[in-house]
Amino acid sequence: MAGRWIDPDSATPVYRQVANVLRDRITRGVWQPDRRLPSEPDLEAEFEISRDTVRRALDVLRQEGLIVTVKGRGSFVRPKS
Amino acid sequence: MAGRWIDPDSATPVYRQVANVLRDRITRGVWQPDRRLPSEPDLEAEFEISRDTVRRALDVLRQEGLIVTVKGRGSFVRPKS
DNA sequence: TGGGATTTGTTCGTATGTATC
DNA sequence: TGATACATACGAACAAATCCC
Repeated sequence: MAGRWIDPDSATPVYRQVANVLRDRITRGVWQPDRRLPSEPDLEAEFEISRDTVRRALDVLRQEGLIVTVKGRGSFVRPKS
Repeated sequence: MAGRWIDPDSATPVYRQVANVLRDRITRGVWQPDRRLPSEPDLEAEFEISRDTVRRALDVLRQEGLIVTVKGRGSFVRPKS
């Protein structure tokens, strides 16, 4: 298993599926601007995936400009600014 | 493309071509003993190849005793000892 | 002030699946 | 068939920034 939303057998890579779920939470406002995302270990636990895959998913959102990440602090929903 | 030195259409496999380039840097002293090589991601970027191919190239040099690799640290030009 | 815990960053190790030649 | 090459995924070790008591 890999969490409620993930299908490991899908043609869509797991990291993209995870990115989709997280993106949804941001665009729907579940996670407001400036809010800290769950830590990488927390996301590993929630989706039952490895850190590698978590980080790939976060990479996608970072590329899209939806989040910003700070070493030692965490990832945050990008403020409107 | 696959970097300045690599010809993907050559009869010589890409990983061997890369190994040749790296070996040259070592034997010519561009990279001195004990010096850390560029990381695998860096080599992926430089030669525009996958990690798999980078690692095959490094395998060749390791077999030849030209480098040693340490988990979590990197690969190093083998010291004279 | 110090030190441990938390968190992200970097790096190599291993395995699997797909595609191509 | 086997060798090559890429992408994905999980593990593990080490490093650095931050946080907290």
